[in-house]
Amino acid sequence: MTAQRRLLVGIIQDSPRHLDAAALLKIARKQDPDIDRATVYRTLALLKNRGLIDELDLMHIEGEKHYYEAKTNRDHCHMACFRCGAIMEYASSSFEKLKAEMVKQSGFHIRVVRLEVGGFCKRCQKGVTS
Amino acid sequence: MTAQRRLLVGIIQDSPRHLDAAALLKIARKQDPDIDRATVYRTLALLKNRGLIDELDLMHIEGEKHYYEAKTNRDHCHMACFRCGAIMEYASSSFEKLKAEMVKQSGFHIRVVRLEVGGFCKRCQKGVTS
DNA sequence: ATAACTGCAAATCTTTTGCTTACAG
DNA sequence: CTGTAAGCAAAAGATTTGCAGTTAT
Repeated sequence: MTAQRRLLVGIIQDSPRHLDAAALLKIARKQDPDIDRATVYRTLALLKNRGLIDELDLMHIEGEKHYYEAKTNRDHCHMACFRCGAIMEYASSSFEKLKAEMVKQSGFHIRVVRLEVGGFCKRCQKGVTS
Repeated sequence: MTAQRRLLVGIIQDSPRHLDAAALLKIARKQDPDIDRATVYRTLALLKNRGLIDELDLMHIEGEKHYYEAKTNRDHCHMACFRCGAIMEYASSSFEKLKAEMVKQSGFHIRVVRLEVGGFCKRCQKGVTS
């Protein structure tokens, strides 16, 4: 693994929020001003294929870009608030059960799971028509 | 609702497979050769906002485009095979339970749910290394 | 009239690719 | 050596937008 890739991985792991490619590039450039967009995208593709990161859309709340996060031991759902833009995560044994059931009933071999929810968070529900 | 919109809605409802904007446009043009790409996108946005259709990514198995399907009474998961490209749907009471649990525990008001799974279907698993 | 819808062309945004040079095993 | 990685610039693909003309209420 090259220094640039280590840098990118480190940034993704340390980030408290989900980063898109552009944000990741911007942060990376503080450490290595010469790093290129293409390197970021190539590294993201590589990490994704190796199963080290997950790719998210976050319900396209903010354009068509993708967001990334380091793979966690437990799959979790992302809930995106259409009003305030907050992203909440949710993991539960029910989710694990559902996955197990899917595998059992369909024989599908799961490699990646993405469960995303769009709606309104608790705080934003007041005054929301629908 | 205009004639063009009705046409587009009809195509989405009748399609056995998930259509992307380009495919939808192509089909629509058989009936109305003058319909424009922009109209398709504008209509899709409108239908999505009204909750009449769901937008899917199908794990980006085939590029970054989006796919659409008429909203069904029951939310379901899409499983996409990385090898053969097959898309399988999966609905179950466990999924409903999970959603109910999420609502209860987080107070989030769910408007849209998207559960997508990538991996290998039963038939494609033979000979797959990882 | 007034507001919503459409076609057209151009623009925008994100992501990918070809090519050449630089580096690592 | 030989393969992989990186920078750069250009391309590609999907979606959006401004504007002017059209249709519907």
